[in-house]
Formats: sequence, C-alpha cells, structure tokens
Amino acid sequence: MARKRAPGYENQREHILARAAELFALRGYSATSMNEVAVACGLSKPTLYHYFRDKDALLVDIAEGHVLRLQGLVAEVIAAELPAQERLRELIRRFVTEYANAQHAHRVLTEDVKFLPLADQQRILDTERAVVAGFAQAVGELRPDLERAALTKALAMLLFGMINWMFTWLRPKGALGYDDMAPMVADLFFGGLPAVKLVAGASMENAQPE
Amino acid sequence: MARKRAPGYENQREHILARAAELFALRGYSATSMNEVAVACGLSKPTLYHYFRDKDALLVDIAEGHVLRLQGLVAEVIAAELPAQERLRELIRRFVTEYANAQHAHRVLTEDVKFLPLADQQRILDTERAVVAGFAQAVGELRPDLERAALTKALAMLLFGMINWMFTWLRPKGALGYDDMAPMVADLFFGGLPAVKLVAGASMENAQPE
DNA sequence: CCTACCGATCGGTAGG
DNA sequence: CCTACCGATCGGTAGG
Repeated sequence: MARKRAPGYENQREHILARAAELFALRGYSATSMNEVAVACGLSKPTLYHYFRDKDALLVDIAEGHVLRLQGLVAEVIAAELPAQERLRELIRRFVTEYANAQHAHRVLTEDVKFLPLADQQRILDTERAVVAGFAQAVGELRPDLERAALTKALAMLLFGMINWMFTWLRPKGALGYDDMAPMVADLFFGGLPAVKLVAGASMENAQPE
Repeated sequence: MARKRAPGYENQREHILARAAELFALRGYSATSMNEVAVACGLSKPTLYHYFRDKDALLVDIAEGHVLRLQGLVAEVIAAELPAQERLRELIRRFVTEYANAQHAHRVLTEDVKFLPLADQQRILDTERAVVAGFAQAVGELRPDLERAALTKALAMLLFGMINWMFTWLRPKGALGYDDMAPMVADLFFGGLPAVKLVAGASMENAQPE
C-alpha cells in the first residue's frame, strides 16, 4: 500500500509553483535563482528541493500545467456543441479569463519553454498545437475556403497574437479591463474574417503554434 | 584633435551586434555569456570588451537601434501624407518587412529589455510609445468615436499583437511568407475595425506599448 | 590583443 | 525507518 504524503504537501507544491511562476515571469527563468524562489516561499533551498527535483521541474510544471488547462478549456467548449462563431467567441472569452487568472504562467509558457530539454519542449508544443487546432477548426467552419487553402491556422495564430500580446501591455488598473477586451477582440476578428483574401498556394505545415 | 578609429571599427561593431542579437534571441539574454558572444564573433573576450563596455551595452544598442529604425519608418510614412487607411496599410507592410529583416533584434526588444537599468528601459519605452501613437493616430482618423473613447491605442496594440506574434510562429520556408501575411493582417484589421463596439468609459493611460 | 585570473554567485547536495 | 527539514558547503562557471 502506498504511503500517504503529508497532508499539506500538494498545497505547498502549488504555492511554490505560483511564487516561482511570478519570479520567472518578472525576472526571466535564467536570471532567477533557486535561492530567490526559496526565499520568496519562505523556505530553505534544501526544502525547496524536497518538493521539486531541480529548476527545470519547476518550469515544466508551470508551463505544462497551464497549457493542459487551456486544452481542457477547449475540450469543454467543444463539448457544448455551439455553432462555430459562438464557439469561437466563447473560446476567446474563456481564454482571456484564464490568461488573466494565470498571467505569470502564461508569460512563462510563451517566453521560457525554450530553456527546457527538447523532449519537454516537444510535449508542450504538441499540446499547444492541439489547442490551436481547436481554434482553427472553428475558423474553417466560418470560412471553408480558408480551410481548403490551409490558412485557418494562420488566422487562428493572428487571433492568438491579439490575445497573447494583450498581456504585455494592458495594465487593468484603469477603466479598460480584460473583460472589455475579449468582446473587442472577437468583434474585430469576426468583422474582419470575411474580408481576408486568399493568397497564392499557401500551406501552414511549418508553423510553431501558440 | 580626435584620434580616428580603425577603418573597420564600425563594421566590426555591427557584426558583433548582429551575432549577439542572434544569440540573445535564441538563448535568452541572461543565459547567453559574453564568452559565447566572443566565440561566435571569432574574438577573444577582452577584444569583445574593446568594442562594448559591458553586456548591457550590447543589449541597449540592439534594442534601441531597432526601435529607432521603427520610429524612422513611422516618420517616413507620415511624411508621405496618405489618407488614414492607406497610411496604416503602408505602416503594416513596412513593419512586417522590417521585422523580417531584423527578427533577432525584434525578439530582443520584446523579451530582453526588462534586464536593462530602468533609465534605459524608460528611454526605449518612450520611443515605443511614439511608434504606437503613430498607428493609433491613423486608427483615430478611421474611427473618431474610438478616439473620443480613448480606445485607439488599444486597437493599435491588438494590431501590434498580430504582427509581433507572427514572428514567434511563422517559419517562412513554406508557401506562406511574411509578404503574404501583411495584406492578410491589414484586411482582417480594416474589415473588423467598423465592427468594434465602444465599451463603458475606457481609458488607456496605463498601457505599456510595443 | 592574449593568458590568466578575481569576487560572487550559480544549481544542487553533503552530513546530521 | 520514514518524512520533512536545517546549516553549511560542494564543484563549476558567470561577468568582468
């Protein structure tokens, strides 16, 4: 029979991940020392190493945990079986909310995954690709001609660009908040989608998603 | 009388900056050592320090040089006195071209400026703000109601999001290249702009541009 | 312009 | 014999 962990073990792990994500996001992964992480958590460094094998393990848990939650959101929305436009609008709304609640993890995902061993990078990238595919699928239902031209992923990535970039410039202390931005992004995207022209023989096989 | 620099001095500096920008963009600023930069340039570390005072000086020259070129592009296009839509379309086209020619510097600008002393960060950020203002001005001419609602900068930032993010995913070895993306972004943006609704009492004073 | 170093700090782990 | 931790310090390497 498996021995039980101390009761606070998982809570402590989550607390460490949250503090590490904040430090990595603000100062960068390489420039953040394990000692800084430990101090921010009120722990000694050996205690920190009790919860995580090494520095990379922190980064993997932060980035992969975030992207798996995103994949879960996509699955939930798809399961609701909404028409393509409502589905995509709901995806935008939920992603903006999720990003707002996990800004540090999101920044780590987009900026620090390159520091991981290739196997970890690849696994996270594959999950990102599945997320993008969920968005691209809806784009293809709205513009089947883009689907045939293999441009739906490009459009999905332009949409991700608007959303992801938002978290580099919007400081929602003012009157404009994330809740205002989601419909703005959706209106801009759905308004503009019919205006996008086909380009000569495009293929998107060589894109790196998210 | 000022002593003349060796004739190849400026060329050597530019060469070092290009190699350093590539390393910083691929591996991250903090994770790149000055010794790696020196080796990549075929120089000894002391020779590298002959051209640049310290590691930060490399970063400042790369990031500030890039953003000043962008500011120059904005000034050129404004001087052409085109109507707002053509002006913005030309800005998009030129920015995508400039980014494609300076991808490494662009990545350094968007990811590594946070490692600089605050004074340098602030100066670079001010230039970025001027660039964004050039885009936002054109948006305001197309949608004066957004101007009154202080939303033109938010729209300009969504546009920057699409363009900036492009360079994280598009690998233009395939059929789809940067030249194809500029009109796609422009069509999406101009098609969607009329569909954007006003949101309750928004203000953009607290945004961090670029 | 090189070899040879410095003060400090890195990620990770020893003994108890 | 387990877990959860501490004070101290390891071998290497960073920027300069």
